[in-house]
Amino acid sequence: MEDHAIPLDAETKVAERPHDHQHELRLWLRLFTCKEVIESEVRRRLRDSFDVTLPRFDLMAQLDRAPKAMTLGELSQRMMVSNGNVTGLVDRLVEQGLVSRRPSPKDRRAQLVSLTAKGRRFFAAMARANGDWIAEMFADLSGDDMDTLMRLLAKAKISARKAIGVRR
Amino acid sequence: MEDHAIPLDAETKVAERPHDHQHELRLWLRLFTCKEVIESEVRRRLRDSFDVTLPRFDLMAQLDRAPKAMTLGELSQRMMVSNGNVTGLVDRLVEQGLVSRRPSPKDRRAQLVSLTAKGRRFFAAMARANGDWIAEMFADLSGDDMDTLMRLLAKAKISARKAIGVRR
DNA sequence: CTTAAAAATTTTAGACATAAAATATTAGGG
DNA sequence: CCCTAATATTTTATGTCTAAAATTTTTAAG
Repeated sequence: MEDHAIPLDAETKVAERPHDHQHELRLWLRLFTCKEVIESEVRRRLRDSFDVTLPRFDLMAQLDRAPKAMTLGELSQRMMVSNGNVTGLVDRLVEQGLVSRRPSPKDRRAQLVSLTAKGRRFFAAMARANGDWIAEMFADLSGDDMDTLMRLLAKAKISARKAIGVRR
Repeated sequence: MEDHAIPLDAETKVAERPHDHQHELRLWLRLFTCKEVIESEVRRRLRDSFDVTLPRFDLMAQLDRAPKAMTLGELSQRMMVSNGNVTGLVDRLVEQGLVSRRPSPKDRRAQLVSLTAKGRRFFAAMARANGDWIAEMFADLSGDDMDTLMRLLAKAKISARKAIGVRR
């Protein structure tokens, strides 16, 4: 493996120890921790208040947002998870009566998935609570803070995608 | 299902605009996506280059950082995961010959875990690659960008912890 | 010393996640 | 029409993760 050159021009702090990447590693750790703190609390509250897991909430959110019923494949794509994963999640949500499955009239390979009336009511309550929780978590950040965070996180995401390469 | 009551008395900010938290929700989504893009690529590279999973890497990182051998309980605390989780991870790492387990001489309930020589060499290689990868992902961010991100993420983390309450 | 509480770990049951193989159906080219 | 490739889903094998129960050992109280 050859040298990985970092733009040293601006950061003497990093320049002192080449090959070290302390700064970037700390940033990565902080990003991760920040996400973890928020996500684990959302998970806990979803479980305590609604007896539901985050993956199920996310799946229902996709269904609620969509204008029409979706196939398992579309769900899998939008949620960015594997097909097999969605199969199991939908199974469990159907058992709970929150989601319904029916064969597609156009394609006998496909299943159409949508929220039941109960599922729709249930999700509306969860979504409201979720919005309040997230706003509460970010309450100390000013509008400027949030704008700056949005911008820099977008920049980081683009930078990472570039590093990942052309795939996707 | 009855109402899910959120304590409004303490949260005037939320009370002012009921049910509209677009800005915060978008920020949360972006934070999540950003972390996901980076993490999934790190996972993929760890698997492709070293045939290792992220949890195993994390566990080895804890052992490498620590000056002495650790008990399973200490590992569990530092990794912030459950006891049962660590048991299984260590089992698999011992199978691979990367980690060793021995009974604690002081407490027959406890097991002392440490990296083997092979594990230490292996981890050093992974850690170097990991540092390079992370630096590569953040390559487009200037030093100022990284400093600002660090500061705002810290602020967000503190804000979230405050919202979570006194527990912990 | 004996007993009860605490601590460290393992086990169990359930959920989630992936990749890869298997199954079923559709669609297109000859 | 027939064969093949692509598509949609399920199944299988493995790994990660938690909460809660069970096990073993230590510690402290009486």
